[in-house]
Amino acid sequence: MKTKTIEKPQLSNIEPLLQKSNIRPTAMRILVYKFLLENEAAKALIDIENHFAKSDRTTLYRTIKTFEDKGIVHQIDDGTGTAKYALCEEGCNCEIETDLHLHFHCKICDETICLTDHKIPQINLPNGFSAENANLVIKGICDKCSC
Amino acid sequence: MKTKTIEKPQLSNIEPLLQKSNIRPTAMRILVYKFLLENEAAKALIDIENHFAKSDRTTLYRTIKTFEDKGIVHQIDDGTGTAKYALCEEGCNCEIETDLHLHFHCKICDETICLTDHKIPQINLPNGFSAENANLVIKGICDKCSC
DNA sequence: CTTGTTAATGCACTTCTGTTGCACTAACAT
DNA sequence: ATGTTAGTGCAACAGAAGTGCATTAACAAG
Repeated sequence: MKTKTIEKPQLSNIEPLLQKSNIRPTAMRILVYKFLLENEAAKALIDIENHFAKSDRTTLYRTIKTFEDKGIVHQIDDGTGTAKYALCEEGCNCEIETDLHLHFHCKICDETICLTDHKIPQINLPNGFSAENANLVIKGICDKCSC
Repeated sequence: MKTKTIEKPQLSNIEPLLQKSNIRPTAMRILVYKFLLENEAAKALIDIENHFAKSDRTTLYRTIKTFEDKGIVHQIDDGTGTAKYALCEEGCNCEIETDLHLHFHCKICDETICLTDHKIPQINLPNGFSAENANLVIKGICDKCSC
């Protein structure tokens, strides 16, 4: 399978990367960013809380909100009822709602991943309807669980 | 635009219709069914609660759950965070997860409707991924709000 | 028509996620 | 070094979803 090689930021580069997006690189923020970077799957707030058991729920909540506001993280609604978050790839335009990549939710491992290279196809709507944004979640079994 | 005429059940036919699906036609259930039938848009539990202010939340909650279990109502996750419910059309196979129609959420009137005639197009997934279900919500402005 | 069983209803309570107010503390520029 | 701004932690709240249990209604069998 031919997969596009995506240049992931190096762990050591997190600090300037945050600064580039006008986010003060506090210790907590660097750790949360690192956590998201190390995980392919999108994470829910509760996952981040569990990983940083010592930290306060609110801080993590606001950290993610900051990341989202500054456009380096996007929220995913995968139908499980709890919001997931994933780092935006380079050049992601999710903040202007035109980056219509789709998401895959595996019913075995219960993880949600971005299929960044797969865009949502054009949909013909009935007369009078105008689309501005779209959310497509495919559910099934992921590559890791299908052997 | 050429719209398919859908035969909606008559209000007077609700009782036998529920019985056909092995649902005891209690007064409450008939009213809830009628409410869903009279609304084009999918309704959240809170909408049903507000409409039947005299009734208990739990009863309405379990009524909808029953409808869902018996396959006459399907749940819609439109990204607003609260689940919406809509009657299944005749021949809807949502319970076996193959009825992949899409949903439209209007950001003006905040209503969600089923676009029953619009199916989700085939998506090519990466190797190793198998799809079983899909959920596509388009957000924008609906016909009623776009004048 | 009565009776017994099963299902539906209503109330109270709990859980989970998301969110805000406020005091305290750390970061950074001057 | 110091003052302002931003980040953190605690508590509390809000909304939706779900459960336990006692009461009541529905319905089939006698």
